Amino acid sequence: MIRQRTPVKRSLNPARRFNDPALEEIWHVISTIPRGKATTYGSVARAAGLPGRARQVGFALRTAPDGLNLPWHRVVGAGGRIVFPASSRSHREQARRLRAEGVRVVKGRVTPSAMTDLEAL
DNA sequence: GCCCTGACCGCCA
DNA sequence: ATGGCGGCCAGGG
Repeated sequence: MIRQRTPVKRSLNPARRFNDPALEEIWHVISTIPRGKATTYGSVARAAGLPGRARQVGFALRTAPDGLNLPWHRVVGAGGRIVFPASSRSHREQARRLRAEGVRVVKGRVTPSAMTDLEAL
């Protein structure tokens, strides 16, 4: 079959990603989120010394090298909300992974008791 | 440099 | 509960 030109955006040069201290820090913080818990993008940003830059956390997650095996599913939106569209593959996958570690997910939201503030660790 | 687009957030109608 | 909006900041065209 004919391979069409991919419409997918080219991501950042991997080599450069590894050299960005902010991204490294964000990835590190995410790696410390305990099993069975979930936290927010904003919390990760603060813990990484980047208050107010929740969006950058999203970017960091999106561009993270697979080899890091980050617990990406433990990062959710404010109020425990899974940010992916409810019908999406990613949404189901995230909910599945969370439940697999005992986190209750109701209507796309992580139960408050499972939420944790990284700064309190 | 300008403009649009986000795995965001919080406020407010 | 829900949608809109401004604020936020980094990438990419």
